Amino acid sequence: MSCIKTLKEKGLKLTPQRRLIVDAIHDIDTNLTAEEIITHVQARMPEVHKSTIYRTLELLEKYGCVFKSEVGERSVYHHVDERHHHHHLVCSSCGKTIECDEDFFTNLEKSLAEKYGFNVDFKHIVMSGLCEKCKNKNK
Amino acid sequence: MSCIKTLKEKGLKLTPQRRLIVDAIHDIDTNLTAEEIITHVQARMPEVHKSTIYRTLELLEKYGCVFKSEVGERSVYHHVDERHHHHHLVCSSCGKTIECDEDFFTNLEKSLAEKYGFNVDFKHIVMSGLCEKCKNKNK
DNA sequence: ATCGGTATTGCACCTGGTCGCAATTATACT
DNA sequence: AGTATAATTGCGACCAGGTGCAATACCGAT
Ligand SMILES: [Mn+2]
Ligand SMILES: [Mn+2]
Ligand SMILES: [Zn+2]
Ligand SMILES: [Zn+2]
Repeated sequence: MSCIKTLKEKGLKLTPQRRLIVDAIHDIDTNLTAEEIITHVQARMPEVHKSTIYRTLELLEKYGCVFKSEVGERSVYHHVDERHHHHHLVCSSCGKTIECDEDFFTNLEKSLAEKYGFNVDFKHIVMSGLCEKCKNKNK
Repeated sequence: MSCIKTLKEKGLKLTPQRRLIVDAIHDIDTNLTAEEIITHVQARMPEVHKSTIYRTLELLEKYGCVFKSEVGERSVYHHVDERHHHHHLVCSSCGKTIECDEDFFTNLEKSLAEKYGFNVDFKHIVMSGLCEKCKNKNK
């Protein structure tokens, strides 16, 4: 429930719309599409406009309560306080999703920082490719 | 000009619209937004519809003539036969772009394949983060 | 409990991109 | 050159997501 606390601390108003959006992110499990959030919210308060929802999600991202990742065209939102940070491998053929530990990226991050002085911002990445089954299926 | 050859080989029709799109990808430099391509094409043939352009781009991507990367919301298209493959580091603060050798990713690819049996599809990635200057600027 | 100022909302409209469909056209065959 | 036909095009409607603005509501001060 730290989302609510964060909003308060930042001096932002606690509207019923915002409470519902925060609820959605807590209630439903991880990796929500914007559409799922909109459905959840409008089920209990139908007049809430999608623009309100997108704006709130943007806010929550800005204050570190939520990650936003692009999966293909769509966006996926992801509540932040989880057991541990992770990324996702999504099979472009069958859609299967594998959780991938973020440790795999620490080397890469380090070498990009060394070579280019660049600090990459790897937060909850979604990578596409082929899972084991699909890889073998196609000969 | 291998794009044209590829289209022919695949038994696809060589329409004037398609020629113009291929021209755009060759004429203007690398990393084109869809908008730039549309402008280029419609400057010489105004009636070409955006849907035609998106469909052709999709085709060219499918047959390996062009890479498509997502930069934030927008898509960027990238002609394939370059000196060498690369990725990009884009500074989220000043917009600077650094070309990054794809070798940095081979370890990661290998370990993801070993651990998860998953073949990631890393083609011309665009990663955001902070460049050296901007990193230091913010204290 | 009321009040005022500011943050937030809903709305209407916009943009990039996708899709189904009927009209058009590139190509292969005669 | 003329024709058949499957591929391609332009169009319009549509989708996710974002924005400016006037109306509203939260919240702290009285
Ligand atoms: Mn996740
Ligand atoms: Mn490039
Ligand atoms: Zn799969
Ligand atoms: Zn920078």
